[in-house]
Formats: sequence, structure tokens, C-alpha cells
Amino acid sequence: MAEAVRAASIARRYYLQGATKLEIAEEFGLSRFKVARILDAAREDGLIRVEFDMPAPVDPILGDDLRAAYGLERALVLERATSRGPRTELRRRIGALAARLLTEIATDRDVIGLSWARSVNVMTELIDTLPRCPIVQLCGVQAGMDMRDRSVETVSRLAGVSGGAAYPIFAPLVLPDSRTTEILRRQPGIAETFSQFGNLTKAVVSIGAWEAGESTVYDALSQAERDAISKRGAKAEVAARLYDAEGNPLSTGLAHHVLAISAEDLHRVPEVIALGYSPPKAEAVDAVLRSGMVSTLITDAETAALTLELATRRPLQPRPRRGQ
Amino acid sequence: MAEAVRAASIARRYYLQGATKLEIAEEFGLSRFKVARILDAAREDGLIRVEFDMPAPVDPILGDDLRAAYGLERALVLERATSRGPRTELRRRIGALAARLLTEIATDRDVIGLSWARSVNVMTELIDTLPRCPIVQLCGVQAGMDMRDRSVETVSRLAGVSGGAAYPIFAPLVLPDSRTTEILRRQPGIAETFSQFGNLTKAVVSIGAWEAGESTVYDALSQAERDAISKRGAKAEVAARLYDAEGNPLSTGLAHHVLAISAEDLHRVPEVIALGYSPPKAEAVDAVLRSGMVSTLITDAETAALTLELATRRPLQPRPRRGQ
DNA sequence: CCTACTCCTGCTCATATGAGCACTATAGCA
DNA sequence: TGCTATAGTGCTCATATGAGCAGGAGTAGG
Repeated sequence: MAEAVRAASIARRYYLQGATKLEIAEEFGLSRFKVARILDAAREDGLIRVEFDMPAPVDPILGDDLRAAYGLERALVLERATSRGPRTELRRRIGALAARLLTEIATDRDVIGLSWARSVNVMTELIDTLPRCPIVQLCGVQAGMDMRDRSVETVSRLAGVSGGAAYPIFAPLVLPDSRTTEILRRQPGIAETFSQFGNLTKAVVSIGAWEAGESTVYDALSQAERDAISKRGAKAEVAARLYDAEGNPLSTGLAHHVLAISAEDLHRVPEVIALGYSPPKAEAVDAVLRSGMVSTLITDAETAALTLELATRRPLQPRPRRGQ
Repeated sequence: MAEAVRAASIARRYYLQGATKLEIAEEFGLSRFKVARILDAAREDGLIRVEFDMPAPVDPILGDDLRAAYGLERALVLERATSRGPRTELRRRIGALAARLLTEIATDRDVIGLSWARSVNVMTELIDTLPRCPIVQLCGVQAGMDMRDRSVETVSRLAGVSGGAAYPIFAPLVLPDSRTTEILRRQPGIAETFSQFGNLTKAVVSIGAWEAGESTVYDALSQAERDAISKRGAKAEVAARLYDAEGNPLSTGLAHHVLAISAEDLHRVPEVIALGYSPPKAEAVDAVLRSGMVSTLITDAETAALTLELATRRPLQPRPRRGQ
């Protein structure tokens, strides 16, 4: 106990008051080596707990582990205590985190892309200030989604908040055939939006799992096409683009009848913020993170833990994002 | 928030995983200076909290502050949550801390002195193992104290546990006059005990305040003598020796009719463990600590906080203990 | 009594780090 | 436009620090 008390004193001087080990050694009449060993031992024995006062309900440890495991720029993990509750509540919290992050990191030189997803919509609703920058819709509107919340206007709304230009896509995400898709893509407004994809500096997307209820695209297809895509190994969907378990983009027939940014264009965006929450999506999150496309992941604690397990279980070849 | 998350990641890598700032800088693509600044800022902003898992119910922060303020070797402060309750309960907890400390730091080369006090008695009752070392009674028995708990035998009991020699004083602490005192001091058993005072390596004493109910010696004197001593500026009493508010030993008439170790001999003991608990004793604790005699203080959280205030209020000339 | 062993300590030297400075970029303002 | 203020950055060099090692104290076993 006497040891522990002394160790605590030393730790406080060192960690909190920033004293040098040499100073501490003199104060306590020890050699600096002894001080170093006491501190190391205290850390290893768990005598010292370093905790973090986060300004948001995020779990810094899970976040940091995810960041390190997948080579992300950062990961915001909704802390466990706040991860409970119905899915809509979880979505609201995830959206709030994303809103806060985007508000914080957006500058007036950004070009911001938004994919279609309920969580992204929640995010836009929670943003009330944003630098003057263009807002670009990354994919068509999912017909199956609830339109009553005026989600079609999300891009315009956010552009209104920002004061920048809006590049919406007033067309469905999934179309019956490639011909219709091509025609729509060449439509004046839509073509203009597509032309912005090369200028994007930030994108907010949602991660879907390739199973019922975990991807609005999945839910919109025929059972035949769902199965065909499943057979190709699709595990995850981002902006109607598919990825296998290793994070490789899959080119399937789907690619030709959706109105959405291409996987390549999305990969080229310097900052991709991906929202992927709720445990059933863990595998999909793992897959998308393996693609190296994501710079920031926003998820909940439970999904984070599951995803981390997947990361540990299967070796992860370092595939760093550009500029990291 | 993005900043905070990054800072937390960095702090975790640095503090918990022991990474060097250079490594962290490379990982995060920052300069090592930036990393240092982030860590400094995180500390200053209170983003990082260092907590301690103490193996005893002690408050490491109050203890460390007391230690630093008075130049002690250490201070054990009973944590606030456990400082509540009736005085006997508090005494039991303080005694338990002292028992644990003494058990831990005693070696077979020690000569241990005990002053008379209820808290010291509680301590001895809670000690069940001790290296083989002599136990020396530092002062006579306070007649007013409750004898039913066989406290007179404390020294013998502890010597029994230790297996070492016992040097008791079977005589009252306060005597009617100096002549009786001198005669008793020369009595065979008592003289032998007094001759051990020069060999003491550790002493456990209690701090009394010079007011009713806060010092058994005070309570044992006539009102006339109490007042006379008060007028001399006495604030604290340790082993029937008196100290003024500055921690200077006072020589009063009392010195000549008590059977106890002299202030000088007590000062010479390398390790003096002082028990001073309950808020009314804060001033006395402050006074005794100013004497530079104490190496270890054991107190409760409330008293510790009050004493700290006194230390801050009145400048404290550095008067370090020997060998520190 | 020695020997081998472990544990603990503090040393050397290469490396990491901090204090203070100089430089750049941006902003506010005349 | 140019000026100053301010904040942020990364440099130099003296200092602090860690890894690994060597010596000493204690100890169990021969």
C-alpha cells in the first residue's frame, strides 16, 4: 500500500502536472531509473487508469482500436451506454455524431457529397451551420424509402444551410435497365451533378449489409437479382456499389442500372465518412473498411466490438489510404 | 470533437501503450512537436483524467497534496466516502490504515515506539503479523482513558505478535509533580524503556488538539494548567509534548510532570507516523506537521482538506526532515 | 563455506524530448 | 495595397529518457 500511494503521487506529478522524471526523482530521493520503473509498473499493474473526458458520447478506446486496426484516419464509436434503444434512436445518435463531425471539419473549400440513407438524412437535419460549400447528391433517391420526411430535399436543405450550390439528383436510384439509366444520367440537372463527382473533397455515405433490411438497395431488387449478387460474394453496399468480404469492389449487373457515383470516383474522395451501425452490419463494415475507401467510420459500440473481432480474426493487409 | 478523439487516441498510445512521441507522429502524419502540443493541451484541458486504483480506501490526491505541502514522506488520507460515520468508526478506519502501513514498512531491524492514544491502540489490535522487533512504549498510561479494553497491555500484545522485546511503561502519563515523575523515571522497568528512546527507528503517535475532548492530556489537567498552557500558545499535543501554531515545541511546566519521550528524542526518530483525524484537529495537525517531525501523516479526507487550506493560507518555510 | 541464481540497482550511450526561436499564413485594419 | 497582430508550425540544441548491461545484495542448495 505504501508503494501504491507513492506510485500514485509520482504518477500524478508526472501525468497530470507534467513533471519530468528527473524532477520527481529528486523530490522523492530516488534515481530517475527507479521513477521510470515505478511508473511502468503502475501502468502495467493497472494502478493508474487513464481516462478521457470526451466532449461527445464516444468511446475513445474502441474508436482508437478500430482506427489502428483498419488504418483509418479516425473512428467515432457511440459509447456503449448510449448505444441501447430502438434502431431509430441509434440512428439519431449516429447521425448526430456525423453532423457534429461534418460541421467541425468542413471548410469553405470543400465539395461535400451525400449518399442516400436514413442516417445521412438524420445527419443533414441536425446540421445548422456549415461553411459555404457545394453539396452534391451521390446517388438517386431510393424509391422504397420513406418520402414523407421530405428526404428528397436533403441536399437542397443542406446547401441552404451552407449557402453553397446544390447538386441534387431528382431521379430514382435503382432503374429498370441500363438504357433508362444512361438516358437519365445525361439529363441536364443530373449530368451536372455527376460532373461534380471529380471535385468532391468529402463524402458521407452509409454502409449496407447485403441482406434483407440492412440495405435499401437490397430491399429494392428482385429476389433473383439479390441472389445473383449474393452468389458473386457481395457482403456490403455503399452508394449502390458492392464489395466482397475482402473489400474488393464487385462489378455486377447492378452497376448498370443504378444512378450513383462509381466506386472509383468514391475511392478518389479524400475524406469518406462512412456510417455503419447496428450489429448485423458488422461484416459489411469490416468489408468496406478493408476496401481502404473509408477515412472516418461512425458506428456504435456493439458493432465496433464485432468489427474489431473480424479485423483480428482475419489478417489485414495494410492498404493505407492516400496521403496517410 | 474530431480533435478530442484524435487527442484521446494519441494519449492512449502515449500513456497506456507507452509509444514514443516520434512513433505517434509518424503514425498520425504529424510532427513530433505537434504531438507534444496535443498531449500538453489534452492535459491542460482536462481531457485526460488519471485515476488510481488504490489497494486501500485512501485518496491519493489529497494525500499527495499534503505530502507536497508539508514535505512529508507520505500521507495516507482516508477517502471521503469512508470518512463518514461516528468517531469510533473513523478511528477504526484510521487505525486500520496505520496497521496496514506499519505491517508493510516494518523490518526486523526496526525499534518501534508507540504513544498512548485510542487510535494507536486500535492499530495494534489490527496488526496480526510483524517482523521480530522491539516495541517501546513512548509515554505513560493516560489514567482517564478507558482501561477496560486492556489497552495497558498494548505494547506487550504487539511485542507478542512481533516476537520481539516489549518495553512498557507501567505508570501514569500525567503525575502530580516533577519529583514523583523523576522518581518513577528512574524505576527499573521504566528507566529501561526510556533508555530505548535513542534507538527508535519508527514511532506511531497521535496528534491532539489543545482543547476539550481533542487531547487526553488536556482532559487530564486542571483548568488552571490548561489555561496557562493555552496562554503560551499551545495548539497541538503529541505524546504529552506541546507545539505552538508554527510547530515550535513549547516548554511548559507540563514537561516536568509527564512520563513521556522528550520532544527532542521524538524528533530524532527517522520515521514518525502521526495519526490525526477529525476536523477539529486540523489546526493541531497543521501545527505538528510544521514542526517537521512527522514523516507520515494518517488522517481523514475532511481533516486533510482543512489542513491543506491552512498550509496554503500561511506560507510554509521549507523545513525538510533529515535525509530527505 | 561456496556457487549459482534471482532481484534490484544505477550506469553508459544512443535516442527522444522540450524550450525557445524563427518562419509562414491568415486576418483585421488603415 | 501594406502593416501589424496572432496563431500555428517546425527548426536547433541542450536536456531528459530508455535499452541494455554490469555490479551488488540476498538466498537456496550443495
